[in-house]
Formats: sequence, structure tokens, C-alpha cells
Amino acid sequence: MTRRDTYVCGIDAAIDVVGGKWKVLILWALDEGPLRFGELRRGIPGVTEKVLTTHLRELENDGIVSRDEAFEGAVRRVAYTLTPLGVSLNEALAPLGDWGRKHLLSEHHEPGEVSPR
Amino acid sequence: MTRRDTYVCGIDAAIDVVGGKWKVLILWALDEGPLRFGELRRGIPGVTEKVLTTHLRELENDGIVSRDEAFEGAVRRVAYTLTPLGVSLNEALAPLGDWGRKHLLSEHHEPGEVSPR
DNA sequence: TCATGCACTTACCTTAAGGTAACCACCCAC
DNA sequence: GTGGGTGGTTACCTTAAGGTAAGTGCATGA
Repeated sequence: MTRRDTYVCGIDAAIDVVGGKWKVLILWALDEGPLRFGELRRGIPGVTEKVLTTHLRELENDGIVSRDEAFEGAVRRVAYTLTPLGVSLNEALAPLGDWGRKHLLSEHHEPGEVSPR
Repeated sequence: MTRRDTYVCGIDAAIDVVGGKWKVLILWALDEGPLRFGELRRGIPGVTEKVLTTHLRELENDGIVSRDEAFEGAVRRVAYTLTPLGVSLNEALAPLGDWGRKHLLSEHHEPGEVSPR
């Protein structure tokens, strides 16, 4: 998605932040709590390492996630966490998620099925 | 934006519907009431006729807008209107629009300025 | 008669997003 | 010493979204 230079309203700016192919899935995953790179990769089937890193870098630049590097002894542990801004973004996305689940996914629902977010 | 074959949650499905470059602007414009093709084109500076038609066709296929063709005498009048589903989508987008306006556009606000949606 | 408006369609082109696959350095366990 | 796990980087390629510009048919107005 090409970054727009000027935004005419709040939504197209927000869509720009959140419009990458895997970004909402990353935000969704991080909503449960911090995750490490490998956990994110395994938690989002289909995403490649390259795209995951670029998406994470962009979300970091936009202030949505923070990247926290630490060493246990000499082993790298990189954790990604939602910033307060990211948390507020996820809250703002919730109604859209409800809408999509209700109107776009409803035909896939089985009675006993665990409902997706 | 490439249509995904399976969605893992409601939001990525919704983003798919709404993720075209000009789609939220179209939805925003139609929120005030039905508009004709030329009115939409003039109301969304920068969009080309080709992209506007493809976006409108996709929104129509997704059940978000309805296309109503009528003839006044022999002159074509095509009006685009939000369907009830489209209205509900716009309502679900409102919090995201608020978020974007607050966190992404706030630095551009002048005291007396008309605030964008 | 010519231009203009309406609502498009068509052919062509550019660009950037995303995918593929290999490679990197470091560390640990077997 | 080799295989696997950590968290990536790099070069290359494909594809589809979007942009450019011209053309279309019909009607009205100057």
C-alpha cells in the first residue's frame, strides 16, 4: 500500500497504518501480550520472515509496537509489545472486527465452533 | 490488495473489503446520501474514472453500495447509495476514523480549522 | 456543427508490495 | 562437528493494484 502524502480524513490515515497484508493479524496476536519473533511467525501461518520483519519495523516506526531486545546470558530474546497507542488502535479496530465477523464470516460458523475474533 | 482465500478473523476480512486505496473515501462521501458518478469523482480529488468504477463495482459485489440506473427522458442518471450493510460498515469504521484523526492528523490542526471527519 | 457533460471502457504502463530462497552470526545440545 | 533454535538480512522475482490517456455512445446547449 503506497503511503499517501496527504490524508483527507482520519480513516484513510488509519487504513494506511493498518493496511499491510498481515498487520491486523500481528496486532491481534500481540493483543494477548508480548510475543517474540518466532512466536509471532508461528502464530501467523503463512507470513514469511522477511514480510514479518518489514511489517514489524513499520509498526514500530508508527509507534504501534515496541521492540525490546534482551539477552539471557548470551542468547537474544526479542519481544514485541503493543504500545499504549497500539492498544488504543486495537480498541478502535474492534467494531470493524465485529462487523467483519458478523457479515463476512457468518456463513462459516458451525454451531459448536469456537468463534474467531 | 490481493483477495485472501481464507480469513482467520473478522478484521482481515473487513480490511479486504475496505482496503482499496479510495474505498473509505467513497464510503465517507456516500454517508451523506446518494451521489452520482460525476459527483463522486469531483468529490474525491485525485481518483481517476477507471479506478472509481472498479472500486464501485467491487463495493457493489460486496453488497456495500447499490447502483441505481435511471433515465430522465433519455439521459442516464446513475446514483450510488449505501446499502444497509454499507451503513453498518461506516458505523463500524467510525471509531477507527476517530483514532486516526486524533493520533495521526492532530499535528495539522489549526485552532479555527474545520476538523475533518 | 462543434463542444460539453454523462458514465463509463479499453489498452497500455509503472511501481511497490509481497513472495522465494538462500545466507548470516550466535548459541546450545547431542 | 553438526543439527537445530534464536532473529534476522539479502538478492531476486512475480503480480496485481493503481495510473495515463485515449476512445465510446448518447444527449443537450451554444
